[in-house]
This record gives sequence, structure tokens and C-alpha cells, in this order.
Amino acid sequence: MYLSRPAEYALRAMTYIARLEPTKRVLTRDLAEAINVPAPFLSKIMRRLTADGMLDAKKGHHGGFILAKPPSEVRFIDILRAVDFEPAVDHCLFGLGNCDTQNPCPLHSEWSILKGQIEQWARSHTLGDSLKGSQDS
Amino acid sequence: MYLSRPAEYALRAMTYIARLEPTKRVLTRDLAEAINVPAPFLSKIMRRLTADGMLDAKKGHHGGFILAKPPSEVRFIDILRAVDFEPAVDHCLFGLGNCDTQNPCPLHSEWSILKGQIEQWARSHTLGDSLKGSQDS
DNA sequence: TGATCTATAGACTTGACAATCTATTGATAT
DNA sequence: ATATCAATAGATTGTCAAGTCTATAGATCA
Repeated sequence: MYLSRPAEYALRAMTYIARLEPTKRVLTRDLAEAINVPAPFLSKIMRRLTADGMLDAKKGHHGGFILAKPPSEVRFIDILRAVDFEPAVDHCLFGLGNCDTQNPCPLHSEWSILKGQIEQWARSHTLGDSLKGSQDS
Repeated sequence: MYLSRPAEYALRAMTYIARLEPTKRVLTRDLAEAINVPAPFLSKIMRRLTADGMLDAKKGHHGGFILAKPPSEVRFIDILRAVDFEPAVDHCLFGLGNCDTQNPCPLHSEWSILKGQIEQWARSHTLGDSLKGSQDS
């Protein structure tokens, strides 16, 4: 049971940024070092988060990234969706294309329970929750 | 958010076997076709499930696999552990080796909540639960 | 204006995990 | 006995997500 690497890195990056002074932009290269993610790979993830409206990107001198909204308004599910959450959550364990409540696979009911809990968790937690945590980087 | 392929295939295989007549052995090759998993790969997974005591394997004529326990005694967590569940559940989102309650990463608290729910789900569901499900293969 | 800085874009490469292959072992039937 | 069947073992190969590279676009500064 995992998150994909992009998903994990996205959560790490957003959490790290949320814990900075809210007016300070961060460079991909600095962020990459801080959260221990390869810079070019992180760059791709930052683009997706920017495209989905949760980061503001600025080029050139004094450029970099900054949160586009207050931490309490950025839900984990928004971050995960910006990468690859949705397809994983729709996936049928039996690989059936038509698996749903009407036409369930043998594991549909049990798997739906867990998927629902995961989605509920991702909906109800925001970057604001992570500001309380103690240890940095 | 996903299960590894071996984990997904293991759940599929065990569920399928649990729904057969309880005295009938199944061959890897037949099972592979039924649940749509490559036979040689499935074979490796079957070995692990056998090694962990949840299947009984028999070679030769009229050989094959059969559940080693009643379905209601095979928890999902046992199946997942037989493949690769545990390391994923211990994983720190920040990649810290020493992340725990005493020394938490910024996401430790939130992530622990979800990991707890996942583990609780896997502990409290068994193959018995899947016998009620309707659609086959 | 030009020099420099940093994000963007996407083609390309790499490596880990998924999947296959080639024996071998052990059980059953005739 | 021996022929055949099916699981076991693990080395080998393939594939796709992960990670890298090269070039471009847009901002700021002097």
C-alpha cells in the first residue's frame, strides 16, 4: 500500500513550503535539497501543482514558488489529484472495467470501504494540519 | 495510492480460491487464466502464500492449491504481509529513518491516522467477507 | 539593451519491479 | 519402475515509472 513517488514528493514539497515564511519564495533547487528529491524530477511535480492552482510560480531574479492559498485551504486531496490520485482510487482489484455497486466484483464492497476512508482522510486534512508538527526536514 | 501488483494479485487469487468448493484443488495455470494474471508470476505469489501457511500445495497428479484454513480465518492483512505490506506501512513520507511519535516529521501525525485506518481495515476483513460478493471473475 | 536568473516543456535514459524461462523436485498413477 | 504431472527455485529478460538532459520562455537587474 503506497503513494506513488510523485504523490509522496508533492506532499513533502507542499508541506515544506507551507512551513516557510508565507511571503518567501523558494527555488526548486533549494527545495529539492531540503526535501531530498532530485531537482529535475521535482520541477515536473512543481509544474503540475502550479497548473492546478495551488502554487504561484515566478521566473527570473527573486523568482521561485509560493503558496497560492493559505495552508488551511489546501487539502491533501487537491495535492494528490494534481499528480495521480484519481486513477488509483477508481481501480478495481479484479481489473474489471464495469465493477460498481450494481455489478460488483467479489472484493468490491470491502475495497470500497477502504477507498472511502482514504478519500475521506485526504478531503479532511489540509496543509494547515501539518504546521503543528515538530521536526523539520 | 495503490497496492503493489503482487499484493493485488494475491488478494484476487485468495478470494477466487475461497469461492471454490472447499475440497477442490486448483492449478496455478487454471487460476492464472481465471483471474487474468500471468501464470509464472502468479506461481511465485502462490509460493509465498504457501510459505506463510495460508495455502496447502500438493505436487503431481491431482495436485494444486487449496486453502489451509477456513476463509473466515484468513485476514487480508495476512495475505498482504505474505507479499509486501509491512515495509510500505512503516514508511515515513519524509523519508526519515527516525520518524516516530517522539520525533515526528511534519506529516507524521496525519499520515499515522491513515496508516492506522488501513491496518485496521486489513485486520478486520477476511476472505469470509468476500464470499457474499456477487460477480465472479 | 543585454546579461543573468529561474521556470517551462518535453524528449531521452535508467533502474526497479513485473513477468518469463529453464531447470529440478516431489507426488501420483499405471 | 517409470512416465507424467504440477509445484519449487531462482536466473534471466522486459517494461514502465522514475529520473535526467537540452533547449526555450519569461522576469529582473544593471
